Amino acid sequence: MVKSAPPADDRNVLPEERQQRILARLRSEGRVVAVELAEVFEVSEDSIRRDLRELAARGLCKRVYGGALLPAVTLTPLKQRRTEHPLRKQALARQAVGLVKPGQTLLIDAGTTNAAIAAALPAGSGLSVITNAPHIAQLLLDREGFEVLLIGGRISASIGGAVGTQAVEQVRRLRADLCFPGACAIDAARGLWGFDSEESLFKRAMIEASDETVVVATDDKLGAVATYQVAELARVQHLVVEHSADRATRAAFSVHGVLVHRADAVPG
Amino acid sequence: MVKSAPPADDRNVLPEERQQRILARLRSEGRVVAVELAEVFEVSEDSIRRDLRELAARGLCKRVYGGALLPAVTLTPLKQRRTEHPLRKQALARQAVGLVKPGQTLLIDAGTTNAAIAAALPAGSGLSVITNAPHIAQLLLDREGFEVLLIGGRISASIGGAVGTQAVEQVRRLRADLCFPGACAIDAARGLWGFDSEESLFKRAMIEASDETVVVATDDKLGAVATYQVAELARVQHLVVEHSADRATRAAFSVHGVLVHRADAVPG
DNA sequence: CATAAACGTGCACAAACGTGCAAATCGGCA
DNA sequence: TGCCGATTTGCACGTTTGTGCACGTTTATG
Repeated sequence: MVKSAPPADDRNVLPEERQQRILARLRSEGRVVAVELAEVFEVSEDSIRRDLRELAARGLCKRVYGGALLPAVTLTPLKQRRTEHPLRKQALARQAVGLVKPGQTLLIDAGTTNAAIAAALPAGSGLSVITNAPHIAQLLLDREGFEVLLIGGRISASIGGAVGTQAVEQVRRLRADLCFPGACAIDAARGLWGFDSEESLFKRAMIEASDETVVVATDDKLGAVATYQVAELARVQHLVVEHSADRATRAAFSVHGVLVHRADAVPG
Repeated sequence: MVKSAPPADDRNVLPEERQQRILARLRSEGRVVAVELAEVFEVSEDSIRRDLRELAARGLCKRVYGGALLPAVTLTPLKQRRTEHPLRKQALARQAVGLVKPGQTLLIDAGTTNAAIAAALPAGSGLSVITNAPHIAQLLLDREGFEVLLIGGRISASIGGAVGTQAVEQVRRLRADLCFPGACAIDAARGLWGFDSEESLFKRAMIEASDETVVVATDDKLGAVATYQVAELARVQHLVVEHSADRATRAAFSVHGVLVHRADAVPG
């Protein structure tokens, strides 16, 4: 028996590990209470509060009296997120657009990175774009020269697009050449993951409706794992990463048969 | 066993969480009663009143004797009056928004006038908005405080929204309190008309899915007739016209049982 | 006008909080 | 092995926040 046993229990875990587990609890239950966490992890409330402070500082939770809740950022400023890393996303988008051939039908998920891709698509190349995000649809309508098909359904404000059953049903009746599911987390061994249950189901439907899948991921998504699995890595043909992406990480995906495309460096 | 109880219950919740749930109840039921809340959350009425006071201070509810209601549907706040949009459409929109009651479900067609209406809607009044226009959906998502349902389908660039068979099918499965079909032309004797075949079919479906219909028309639409009929005038309950609309024209609609609402004069 | 319910305010108390500090643990490095 | 710095942790301190109660006032209703 290994003496440094895998932490099946919640007692005696490393500080960082504890924070991850707190985050997992928060994501699954929607809230955490400081006193309860102190009891579960067998540490003082002070340590729990320190953890919550750090998580809140990274924007991963919202501190409230008595514990923490899911950040309001999850359900608020989508408008803000659009202007987060413009240059990095543009560099990624330019690389991703290189995979698109004239006349193809694309399935584009909601998300800021995907909006950058839509903005970088060449107009007048006979492209058909199917999307569940009103923002992306509007962007393409304004640019003209695209055939746009909108996926309807109830819209999640935090996601910025339709992801419910109705949306999945519509995608099932479609067929695309290429799809761009927004990545929440992608790992060479464990595949593609999402933070939300319905969102992940929708991404899976997208992938199943497309011949090829392109995952475009900023650095923070690489090697991360979220709560809900979207697909095995075998379903992903292309991965577009930033210039700054670790060489070893890129190799890890390559050996699984994924074509890794590296974006140009950004001046910043 | 259930020592660290998940928030399935309404008892033993964090203060801030409780406020969120009160707000959720308010949005779904349109009103909350202080005594009932005190019982449900197992706190004193004093705490409930404090919660309601804070929510009211943030403009999220309206305090009344015995509890709270959704904030009144007020006209557009000053800041929106300063946008660069045409003043005439804003005046129309402000008048149209006066017909909306808290908690209602609205069906809003594509079009610039309707976009002005969406921009003038009060946030946080528990309104559900169904629209076929990505632009309007995006606008409401950015403003927050709305439930948004998107009608999908192939998008016509000239119309700015989905109007095909698929869109009509989705509308048929819905039910709304109020609908705002964009008017191409409206005539007291011949009813509501549109320029495009599919667009007109979609507008008709909207009207059939709604309890009441509000037509908002700029002066140039009044007394005009287009190619495709959308509906008889009997299906239209409200007509919002500009301040400058002819008195005789307004009377012509009134005698057909249509409630005519005249917008305020614009300074221009 | 009478009455009960709902309300606001001030107050006391406990729980939760932040901060500073000392003890404990761990990983390098001579 | 022994020392040093960094990190983590628990404790003590004073402070803030939420809560319920008592009291007097306002509001709705018959």
